[in-house]
Amino acid sequence: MLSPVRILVTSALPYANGDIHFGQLAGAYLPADIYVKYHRLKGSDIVYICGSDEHGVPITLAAAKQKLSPKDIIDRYHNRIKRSFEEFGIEFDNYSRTSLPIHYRTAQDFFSRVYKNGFIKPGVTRQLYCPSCRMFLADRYVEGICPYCGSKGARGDQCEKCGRWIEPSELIEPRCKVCGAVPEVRETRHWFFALSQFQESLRKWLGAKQNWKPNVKRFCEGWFKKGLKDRPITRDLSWGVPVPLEAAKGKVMYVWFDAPIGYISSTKEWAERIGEPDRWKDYWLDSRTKLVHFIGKDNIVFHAVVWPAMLMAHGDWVLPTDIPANEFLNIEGRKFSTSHNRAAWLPEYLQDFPPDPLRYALAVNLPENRDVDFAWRDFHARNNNELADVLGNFVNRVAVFLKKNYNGRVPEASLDGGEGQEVLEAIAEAPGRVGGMIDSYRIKEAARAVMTLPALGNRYFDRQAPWRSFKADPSRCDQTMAVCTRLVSMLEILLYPFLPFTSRRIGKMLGLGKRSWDDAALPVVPKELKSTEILFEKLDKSIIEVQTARLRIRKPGHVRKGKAMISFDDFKKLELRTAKIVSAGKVPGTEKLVKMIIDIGGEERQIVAGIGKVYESQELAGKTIIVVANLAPAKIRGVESNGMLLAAIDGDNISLLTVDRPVSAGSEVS
RNA sequence: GGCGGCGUAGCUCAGUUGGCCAGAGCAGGAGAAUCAUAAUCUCUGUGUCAGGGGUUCGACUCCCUUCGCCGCCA
Repeated sequence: MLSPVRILVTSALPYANGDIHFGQLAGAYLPADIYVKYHRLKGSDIVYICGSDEHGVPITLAAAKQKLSPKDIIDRYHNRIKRSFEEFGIEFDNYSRTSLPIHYRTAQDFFSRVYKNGFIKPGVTRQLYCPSCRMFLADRYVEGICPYCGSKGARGDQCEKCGRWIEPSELIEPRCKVCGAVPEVRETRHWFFALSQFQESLRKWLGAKQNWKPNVKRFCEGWFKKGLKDRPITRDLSWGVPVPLEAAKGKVMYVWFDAPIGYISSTKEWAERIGEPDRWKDYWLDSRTKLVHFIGKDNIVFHAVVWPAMLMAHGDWVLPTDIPANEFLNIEGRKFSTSHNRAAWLPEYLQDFPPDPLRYALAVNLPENRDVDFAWRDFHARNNNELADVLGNFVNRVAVFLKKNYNGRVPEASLDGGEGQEVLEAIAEAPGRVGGMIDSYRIKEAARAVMTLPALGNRYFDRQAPWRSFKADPSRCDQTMAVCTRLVSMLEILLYPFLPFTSRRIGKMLGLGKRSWDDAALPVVPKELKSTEILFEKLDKSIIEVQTARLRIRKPGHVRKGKAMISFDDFKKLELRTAKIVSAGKVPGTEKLVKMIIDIGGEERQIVAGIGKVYESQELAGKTIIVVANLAPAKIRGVESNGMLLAAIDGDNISLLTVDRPVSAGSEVS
């Protein structure tokens, strides 16, 4: 294979409204990082680019709901995402963000150029407008009743209940999601990208991609069959890249248009950072560049159809060479769902475990050909059985054996003849073979192939039984250990793309300095070992249950499904007070209802609560509880109730809220 | 409803353009060894390759169909 002059690798820009989860890692980041690390060891001219995608309606909506600015939201998540990537060992050459001036300029120049080339045309559309917010409402800014299934709270783009796509104007009883006002239909002008004009060139271009994954090609064929339609690329929002046209004042680019341009602006930022501001052109303007986009399958259309069309419309720039799109990762047998918070999050993982076990568990089971399942049970087994027992133990037994019997020195021995031949041959051919796999995006196969080597080492070690030959046949023992050390030495290199942290630790033991991928075929061996250390801690079985249980817990920072966000003013309407239960007794003829006289500070009143199944009347008297004091009175089973007590309800298990330290009855709660 | 995908050992997954007895890891069973993180090594699978039909000398691999799951679109 003729190797390209330069390689430019991108991973999908993560959306800056949440943390990174395992599904994204497996889809777009880990495979790309492995590919890039391999090429860096190969000495390829390669640049790895990414950044946060910081525009779009979900961000403005989240901001409006939390009474924050979009900037607050994106700053928070940009930094979290960036940090967790770093800790996980994902090494971008540049991690940018689409809210930077350099991106605005790049995106606007791009737009202007495509406009000048005649591929952007205005058109009039009818959209919902909120008179009280005085703005046009993007689809997700509208909420109403789904016209198909009649469920409430359907968004303007999709109904969560029945999953159907909706036009905002179809919604019954539409409401502005920000202020609740009823929007009206107004006409507005938008600009459309002439995607339809590129159908034939795209089809030809894609048709020539012989080695692309069939799923990517088939997916695009489906789109061609239906015929590509022009797409609006402007929106009536204030958050986004302003459209550089006089006639489009106040409008911004649709996020899907500006986001991929982020690949270019991030490359520019990188070039500036390394002090060679024109360097980005070597990659984007030279047809000998191999441009590789790592994405998940949800992004196929944009990267394989829309984005190439944009690049064609612009004219100057290289088109994607490869788009190794991955399928989805499921978790414990079901789909990831960020909106339902059914996901395993990277920052949380990193609080509990080192990066490499996850890198390994994901790499060895990447969704390259189909959806694949991540299970904590599997993670646990991979860590203990494969990393710790096979790899870690092999390195450790070699190191310890040398320490004990050779005082840490590596014996010099002729490697010819002898039974080490099989091992030496495996070492010699592995780098080329594994490299070939990585180069053709068979990362999973490559990861498994590498892990075959320490297993081979264990077999060899066992057969040679150096603990016996050490006395009986020292020269043979010398040879065995020399061969084993050589294998460890090669592992430092071959492991690096997959397990960079482990690789570095092996590197510290060997102290051989920087080596290339090709050095692994005939790896040098040090005179002696520096430190030795255990590479992998075994994990207790209990982590399986603990981590699996986490899937069901809602984490802070994520919008709860269910009740809408309320303002502080809403909250202030509640009058919560502590109260002392003076006396309590069952409401006659009921099982659950308890009638209580409570003291809320100089005033006694009667309340009724449905806690009779869990609390005996006798134990209630004397307790300090929390009540809603200004709840309108109600009659329950004919008994008057002047307030409501607060309790945590966990199925049948009910627990009264009480105070942590003694306070006087009637104290305000806020 | 239309288009597309998936369904391979108990579990998680490989199976290149159809061709030697359908594979790997884990789990399970038996044994060996004891240098090593009680870590290793060896041996061990009668799986209707979802069901049915067809093409072919020959199909997990191609075609049709049924069932189950999923995605995109309407």
